Amino acid sequence: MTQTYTIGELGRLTDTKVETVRYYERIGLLPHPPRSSGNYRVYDRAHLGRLGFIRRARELGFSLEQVRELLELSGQDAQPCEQVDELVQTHVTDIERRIHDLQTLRQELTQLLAQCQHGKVAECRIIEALQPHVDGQTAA
Amino acid sequence: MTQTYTIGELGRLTDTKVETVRYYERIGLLPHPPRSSGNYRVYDRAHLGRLGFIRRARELGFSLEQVRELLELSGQDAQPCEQVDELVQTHVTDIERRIHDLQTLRQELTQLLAQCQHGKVAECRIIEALQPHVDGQTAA
DNA sequence: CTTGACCCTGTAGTGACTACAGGGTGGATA
DNA sequence: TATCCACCCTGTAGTCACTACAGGGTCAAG
Ligand SMILES: [Zn+2]
Ligand SMILES: [Zn+2]
Ligand SMILES: [Zn+2]
Ligand SMILES: [Zn+2]
Repeated sequence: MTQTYTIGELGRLTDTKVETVRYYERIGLLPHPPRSSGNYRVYDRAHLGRLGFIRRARELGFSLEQVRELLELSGQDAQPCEQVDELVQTHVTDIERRIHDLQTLRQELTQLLAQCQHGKVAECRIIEALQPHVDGQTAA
Repeated sequence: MTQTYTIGELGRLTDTKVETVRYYERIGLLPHPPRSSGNYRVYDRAHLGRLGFIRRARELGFSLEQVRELLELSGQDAQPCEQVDELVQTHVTDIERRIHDLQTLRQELTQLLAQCQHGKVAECRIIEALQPHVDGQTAA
């Protein structure tokens, strides 16, 4: 009637390594499930749903702390979703900052690559850009 | 004549925490410097240059393993800079992949935010998108 | 001679897993 | 029934690049 799953089945259904499922339990993201006579974890559909939630949130780049909050909020059906939106907006802003940082980096690196004349290492613009500025100060 | 630095001075000059300098030494990125009578590390301009190189490379997003290779390559003045370029190109490709992934993420999240009607959590599109698909399967 | 800024070593914590080692369980097969 | 093998269990340690102590020692100024 009420379907149950072993940890391996749960893992297969949510694309999660068994070790990761146990890790989520250890840090309190998943509840301790009941155990079988042989001490195996016995999961039900509620566990499956919760783990699915966690994994989708992770795929969307939320941290486990944020996942924890989202799980908490998702239980408060009758509350306005303001806090959810706020959390997501924060995450989007963070992602945008990271995109920006990476684009800056990419720009710098491609410029260096473009300046390289493909000669000896001694003249390579890339190595040069990493070397300390040797201007002045040879003697104190 | 030949200027020396304490670890703290080196840190200040390269914007590196003292612990981080020691860490670099521990993992073999920086050589063990000579010690003073009081067992203090005594650095010279070569150390300063090397640490500067490491820090600039880190700012450009290279991993410590890549930094290690870059340091190695930078010593081979007479060799062609092919391997340097290759390493940098690999890094750029990696950055581009990360940018792409983040842009996809951003797209997904902003779409969810746009769909939210700001009602109760129970109807929130974001929470919905994270919940498991409840289609069918209510009974086996 | 005491203060306080600096230095030393060694260990443990971060995030989010992942990878064992060393065992126990459960169902199918010979 | 014995044996096999896939699966499960716990506990610990490794990853990356630091960072943060705790518990001391050193050194120059006042
Ligand atoms: Zn080149
Ligand atoms: Zn080059
Ligand atoms: Zn809303
Ligand atoms: Zn909403």
